[in-house]
Amino acid sequence: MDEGMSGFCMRSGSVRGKSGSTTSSATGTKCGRWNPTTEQVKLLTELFRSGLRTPSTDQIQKISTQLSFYGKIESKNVFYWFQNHKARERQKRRKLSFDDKDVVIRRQNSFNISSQSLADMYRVSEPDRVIETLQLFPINSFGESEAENLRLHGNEYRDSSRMFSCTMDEEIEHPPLELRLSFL
Amino acid sequence: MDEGMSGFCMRSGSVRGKSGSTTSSATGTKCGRWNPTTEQVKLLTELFRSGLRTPSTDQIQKISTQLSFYGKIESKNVFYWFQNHKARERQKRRKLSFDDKDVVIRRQNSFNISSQSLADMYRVSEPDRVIETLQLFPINSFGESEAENLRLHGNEYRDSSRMFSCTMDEEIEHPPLELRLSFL
DNA sequence: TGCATATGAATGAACG
DNA sequence: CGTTCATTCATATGCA
Repeated sequence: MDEGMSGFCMRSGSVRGKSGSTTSSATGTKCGRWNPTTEQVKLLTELFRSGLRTPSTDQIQKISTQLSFYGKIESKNVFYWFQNHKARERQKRRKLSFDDKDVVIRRQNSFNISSQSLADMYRVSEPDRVIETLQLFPINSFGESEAENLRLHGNEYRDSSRMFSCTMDEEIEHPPLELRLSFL
Repeated sequence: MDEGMSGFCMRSGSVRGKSGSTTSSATGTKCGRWNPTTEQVKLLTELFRSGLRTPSTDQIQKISTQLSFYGKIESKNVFYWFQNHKARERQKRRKLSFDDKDVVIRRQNSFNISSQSLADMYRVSEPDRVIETLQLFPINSFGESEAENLRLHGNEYRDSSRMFSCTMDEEIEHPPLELRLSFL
């Protein structure tokens, strides 16, 4: 399919069981995917925590350039990182909600304890406004981060039963980083 | 891990129990989103490489019908495939492919992509002619060969050079396909 | 050593 | 059409 990408991670055509690929030949084709350094991750995380969710092309460029100081990195890595990070946060949240519902539905256990401890990890501190130094970002690119999914999908094709996306900013507990993100 | 319960088989009509278990049948049928077989991808890619970018409804229909030979597929899948493939090829150029390694030097003129190609990128004019050509492609045994010929008939010619991507380049090396695009 | 999990990468689907 | 979302695939990593 797409010729793109650095190496050649064949995305097996599946069908006939995707089992095919797995294991065995760890030979030759090594996809050598980007492996972020701790500094890079810290920076990216900080940016994310600060409210950046969908960096613009320019921002991606700049971030990438900056991060390249800490190690090899490409713009697409930054792009994917934010894409994944955002998606997974959403996913986790959804999963949690689901779990709650699941518990209720199954009535398995009359009280849902775990939700508390888990909620702790993702504790919603508050609308935690972005760090000062980040204000250099173009305002418009921030817009969506706050109220991004209030949309409802009602489509001709796929009627996805996405459930409630009663989201909003929930911030991961912010560690006292010394990072200054002013380079952007 | 993720339970596969997320995929719903919402095909108009019957809805199987969501239990699904996502087991792929012999034909690789799987509830949820379309998962193209390698043959399907090969054909689609070949068509794309041949210059087809925005197939008409008719063409989509035909392509879909043909591809259904290799596995479950719907017209919309073909439609989406072309849209995505086209969009991503561009996106790759415009966003993810910048390599910030040693491209510190921004020569404005030297590497300036011809305004020509840029104009092409944003051109929204007439649909591809290639389709016509492909349609008329006879069911000869000659088959595959170089689709370069076809390209000549098409107008979509904007295979501009890569920007700064150095590390992650691949080539549209046309594999010895035995594809027959004749069905169109 | 083998599985479980985290995450980079890719892509089908869909929105605006 | 450009973007964004959701899901999946593949691999690196951690753990028992």
